[in-house]
Amino acid sequence: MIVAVDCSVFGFDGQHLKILLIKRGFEPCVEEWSLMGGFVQPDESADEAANRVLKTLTGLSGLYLEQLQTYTKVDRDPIERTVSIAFFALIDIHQYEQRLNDQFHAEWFKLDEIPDLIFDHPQMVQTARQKLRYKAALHPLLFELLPQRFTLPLLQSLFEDVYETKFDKGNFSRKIISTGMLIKQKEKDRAGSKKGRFIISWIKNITGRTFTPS
Amino acid sequence: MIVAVDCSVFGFDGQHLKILLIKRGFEPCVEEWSLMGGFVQPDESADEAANRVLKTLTGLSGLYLEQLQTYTKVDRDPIERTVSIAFFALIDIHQYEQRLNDQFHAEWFKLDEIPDLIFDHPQMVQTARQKLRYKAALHPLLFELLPQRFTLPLLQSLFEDVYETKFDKGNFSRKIISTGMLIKQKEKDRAGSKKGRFIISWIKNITGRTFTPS
DNA sequence: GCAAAAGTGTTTATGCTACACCCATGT
DNA sequence: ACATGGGTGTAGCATAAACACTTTTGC
Repeated sequence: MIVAVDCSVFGFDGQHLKILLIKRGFEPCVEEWSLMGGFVQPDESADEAANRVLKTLTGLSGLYLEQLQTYTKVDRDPIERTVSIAFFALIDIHQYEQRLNDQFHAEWFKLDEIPDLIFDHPQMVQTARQKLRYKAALHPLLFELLPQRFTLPLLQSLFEDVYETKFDKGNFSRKIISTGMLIKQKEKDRAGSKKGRFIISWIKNITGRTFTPS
Repeated sequence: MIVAVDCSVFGFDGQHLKILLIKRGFEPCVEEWSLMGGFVQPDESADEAANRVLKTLTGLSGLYLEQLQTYTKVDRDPIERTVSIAFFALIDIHQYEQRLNDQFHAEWFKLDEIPDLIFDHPQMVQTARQKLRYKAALHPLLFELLPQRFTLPLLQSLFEDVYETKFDKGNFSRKIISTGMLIKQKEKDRAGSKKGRFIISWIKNITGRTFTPS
C-alpha cells in the first residue's frame, strides 16, 4: 500500500487567510489543482516527509506543522491504493519565496475562492480549516501566520478573518494582552493610519498558556 | 508499506476508567501486552478495519470510534516498515462480552496500572487519554461509556475519574442538566444509597450541543 | 433519631460584553 | 480644526464557584 502526505498550507496577507495550492505537473490529474504532497519514503517518517515537501515548495524549514487526519478510502486514488496522511502548516506569507514557486505553479487562494481540487483534497482543506479554528480558539496558533513583529489591529483582523466575525477592539486587546505572551515595543508602525500602532512581538516559548479570543 | 490500525478501548466500571489490552498471540512480541489492532485490508478503509477489529474483540458494532493520529516512525515495528493509524473507542463495559475475551486474553486495566506495552503503544495510550479529556470537556462524549440509563452521581464519578479531580455536586448537576441532553426518569435506583438516585437517560441525537464540566 | 448521601437554594466573585470616552496624527 | 483609526475606562449582565440547607431513606 502506498503512503502519502498532503499539506494544507495557510498564510495571511494582511487582508485574508489564504491557502497555497499547486497545479499538478504529473499524472494522474495533470494540470488540476491540488494540495502539495508527496510519498513517504522508506527512510523517513510522515513528519519528515511533510517537512521535506514543504521545504521543496516554500524553501522554508521549521514551519508550524501538525498532523490532521489520515484518509484511507479504498478508491480515493483512482490509480492505486493510497492512504494519505494530511497535515496543515502555518507560514508567514512574506517569508515564502517566490523563486521556488514557478516549479510547481503554486498560488495563494482565498478560502472562499478555492478551485476544484483532486481526490479528497476538498475534504482535507475543510477539515484543516475547522481544526485551525478549533485549535486557535484555545492555543496561540495564529501568531505563526504573522511576522515576528506585528501590530494588534493586524492580529485582530486575522482573527476576524479566521472566525468570519468582528471583535470589539477593547475586549480583543485586553484578552490578548492578558495572556502575557505579547511584548509591546516602543516603536510604532505609522503606515496607513493617522495615529500609529504600537509594534508588538510574540514570546514563542511559553508553554501551557491557553486563551480564547473574545 | 504495511498499514495497520490500533485501538485504545476505554470503559468505565463504575469506579475507574479502564483500558482494554490484549496479550499478543503471534509474532513479534508474543505474550506481551498491546493494544488491539490489525492490518488494513485491500478492500476496506481504516475506519472499517478498526470497526472489524473491535467487533472481533468485543462482539460489538457501532461503538464510538474516532481516529486519533497516525504513527509512522521508521523503526516503530522491528520486523517490517509499518505505519499505524491509531483510534480510540468508547464502550459500555457491561455490554462487553466475555466470551470472545479468552481468544485474545484481553483484560481491563486501570490507567495507572498499565503494563509495559509493545512498540509505540504506550504513546498511543497517552495520546488517546489526552484527547479523551480534551474532547470530553467540550463534547458529550463520556456518556458513551455508560449504559442507556444511569444516575447523576455515577456520571459525576466518571468525570471525576477522567479529570482526576472532585467536582461540586450542585454545580455539576446544574451544568449537566442545563445542556438539555438528559431526561430525568421517574424511577430511582436504590442500590448502595440511603436516599436513592433518580435514573437519567441520555438523548443521543442532539447535534451541535457542547458543554464543559464545572 | 441519626447518619449518609441526594438534591436544591443562595450568596459572592469573576469575567465578559457593550459602549462611551480620550488620544495622536495626517490633511 | 476635524476626521480617522488607535487605545483606555467603566457599568451592567451572565455565568461559575463555594457553601449552606433540605430531603429521603436505612439502620
